[in-house]
Amino acid sequence: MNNPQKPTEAELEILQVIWQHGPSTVRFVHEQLTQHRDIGYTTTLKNMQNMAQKALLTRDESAKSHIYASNVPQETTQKLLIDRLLETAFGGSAGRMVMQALGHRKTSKEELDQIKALINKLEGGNP
Amino acid sequence: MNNPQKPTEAELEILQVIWQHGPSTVRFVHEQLTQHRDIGYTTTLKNMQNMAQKALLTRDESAKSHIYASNVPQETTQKLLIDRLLETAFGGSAGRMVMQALGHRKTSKEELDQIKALINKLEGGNP
DNA sequence: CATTACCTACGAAAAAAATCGTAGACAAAT
DNA sequence: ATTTGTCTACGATTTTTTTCGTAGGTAATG
Repeated sequence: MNNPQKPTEAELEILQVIWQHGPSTVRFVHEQLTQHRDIGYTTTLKNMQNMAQKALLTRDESAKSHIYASNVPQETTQKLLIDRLLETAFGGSAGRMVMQALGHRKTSKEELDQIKALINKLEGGNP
Repeated sequence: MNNPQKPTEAELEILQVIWQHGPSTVRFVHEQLTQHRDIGYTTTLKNMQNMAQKALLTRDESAKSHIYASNVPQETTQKLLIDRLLETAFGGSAGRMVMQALGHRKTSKEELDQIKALINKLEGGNP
């Protein structure tokens, strides 16, 4: 029954803020968003209302300013998006995608080591 | 002057086919697409015409059936999309994205080894 | 108590993306 | 020669996504 809902780009921006800062008011989310681009307050409001509608967010109406919380796990959503990108742009090959992602970008040694460890685990223990 | 053009989802599907099979007719691309989902021929045609318009594709009109070729490098486009996903869903961390991509998915040992090799190179030679 | 400030609700418009129908051209098949 | 099949061109429609304007309410300010 868990129908995975695909968030749009604008919705993702909002989720991003909430994932990062926890349950938030429209005002707060909007202030974060307007640091990147220029949109009206009611736009953010409407989007978040829609997301509550779609059950991407829940909201607490007890206070005057409603407080919205994420209703979709960050991991699940990320996986969904990766899957989509994998299909549409990489023909399904996670390997090629990872190579691309790592290749042209600075990633910290810690993260690289973490990935290496993961790979070793995936390969069945033997480094 | 190289203005990176953002392909839509439908356009990506088409690019995917052309990247994989090389320059193609509308008919061929359409046949590939309809293996996944159900759309009309003129839809594919229109999309490819639009893409030629936007310079995502070039076309050779010398034959009756025009032949479309990609005008954007696969790598560049993939990078563009990864960057976007990285920003919108992973807060910019390539490492976390890669972990996600590898974690819940089967990837061949060959690819994993390739990635490990890349990481070693990135880390500066010493495994 | 009047004015200002800040909210939500809601509908509607604008913009972007995707889909399709119809028409005309041309060649192959009958 | 007529029919049939396959193209492209092009406009229009539909669907999805994003954006905003307006109205109504409640709290805070003076």
